[in-house]
Amino acid sequence: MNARSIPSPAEVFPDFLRDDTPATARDETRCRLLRAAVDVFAHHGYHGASTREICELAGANTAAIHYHFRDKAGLYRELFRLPIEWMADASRPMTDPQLPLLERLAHFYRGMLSVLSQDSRLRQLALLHAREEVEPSGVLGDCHTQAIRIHHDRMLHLLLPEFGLQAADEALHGLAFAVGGVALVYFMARPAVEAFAPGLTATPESRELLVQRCAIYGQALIHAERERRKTA
Amino acid sequence: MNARSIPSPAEVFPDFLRDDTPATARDETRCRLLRAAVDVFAHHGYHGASTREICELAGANTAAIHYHFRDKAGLYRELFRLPIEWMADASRPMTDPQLPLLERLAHFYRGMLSVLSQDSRLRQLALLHAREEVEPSGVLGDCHTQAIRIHHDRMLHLLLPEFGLQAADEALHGLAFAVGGVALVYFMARPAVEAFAPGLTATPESRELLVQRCAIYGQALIHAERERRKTA
DNA sequence: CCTAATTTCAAGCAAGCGCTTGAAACACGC
DNA sequence: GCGTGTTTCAAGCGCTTGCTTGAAATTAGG
Repeated sequence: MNARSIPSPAEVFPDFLRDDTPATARDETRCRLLRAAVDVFAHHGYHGASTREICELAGANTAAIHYHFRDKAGLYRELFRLPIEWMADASRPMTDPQLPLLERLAHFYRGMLSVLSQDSRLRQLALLHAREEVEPSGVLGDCHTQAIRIHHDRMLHLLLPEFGLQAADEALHGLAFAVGGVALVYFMARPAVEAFAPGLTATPESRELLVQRCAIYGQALIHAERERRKTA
Repeated sequence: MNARSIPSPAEVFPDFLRDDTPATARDETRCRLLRAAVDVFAHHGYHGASTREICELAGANTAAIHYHFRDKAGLYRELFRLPIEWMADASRPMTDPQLPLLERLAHFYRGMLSVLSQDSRLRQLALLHAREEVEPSGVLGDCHTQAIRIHHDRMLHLLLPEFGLQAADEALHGLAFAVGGVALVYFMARPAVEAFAPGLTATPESRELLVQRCAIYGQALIHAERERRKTA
């Protein structure tokens, strides 16, 4: 919960995701394998991906996977092993209790949507997490739910003072899911979104407008839940 | 858009999903294969599932798949081929324009959540659609987005009169996604939901309470968007 | 009851899979 | 320059995959 306890991406960002790591380090077989693995796993899923395709893309021998990561599952697990907080880093500003509610919500949604919008390896890693949620490969435990847990906990942390609560009851969990769900659809149903309303997420400007609207919606949900508690 | 144009499940429900089809028809190899395929595909995904496991579960020979459906992809496609409206049938009452808004929203959410809650083959088929959205197998075209399209169109149909619009602009699409997203998380992130707040969807009673709260939330989103349009 | 069409079966093929092996290429301290 | 430990390589092993085959079993019509 303490924002300072979460290291910034600049400090600990995994080498294989950074494009500004020294070329010497980036060219190491292990690093090339990790980068290629993100691409191939994100494209075909765990079962659909083949180690041969990964190695071909990485320009490495198939034996390299088993030298560096023991096996295919070990390589896959390595993509999820490193602290997941990085992926939620873009939404860290929402934890600042000084900011007004609407602004904190905007930070929350901007964090979710910014990871998706950019065509980076980080986005593909986020998609991998989404896939694991819907279709667990089985080689991970339930560690992938930590990614959602972080967002969920931050949202609870934001909501609790709004309702004067010390601990979350079930309805508050439901509210947190609802607030997150407002933008989750852009994660989970991207093909549908781009098919029905491609303009929504096309440009950075339209995405920022979307963030602003989502923040208004989130605020409306909180107010509605407050009204519901008053009358109940 | 016309509710009457959508046949009811009782008329056209696919044989392989019904438990009350004549035993003679249900025991046919083709039907047993389809039923087994739903289970195995829903459990392992398209790539992770093997035709041998499907046939073993169906008590059929592996050649039966290729006699009845040509190949694995043909069997998979058959699960998605039949009219998808059935899956949205539970939420059809929301199309009744006579009902008050809150009630129509409740029908919408009840439809989404009821499919998930029951431990039926229909639920697994719904999960298959969700998987295709996040991790397209590649053997289908984009036909699986029709399932979401139906819900989306119905929601637009409900929203348009609320804003006095003839056609949906982009912000209205965004609102439709947001309204749907309030409950989408229970589809797409079931493991997380059950890990963080298992009581939310445990019993029919708690699910109905969830539906009621979602309806209130959806109404709040609509009111918020109306306010936003006024001031903008 | 024979015939012909339909459906099911055991067996196996070619291809791709994850993974292993033993040797070659490399890096580096002395 | 040599010896040692690390990393990469070509080749291929055993296995599972989706799919095929030709024959046996089953069904239906006259």
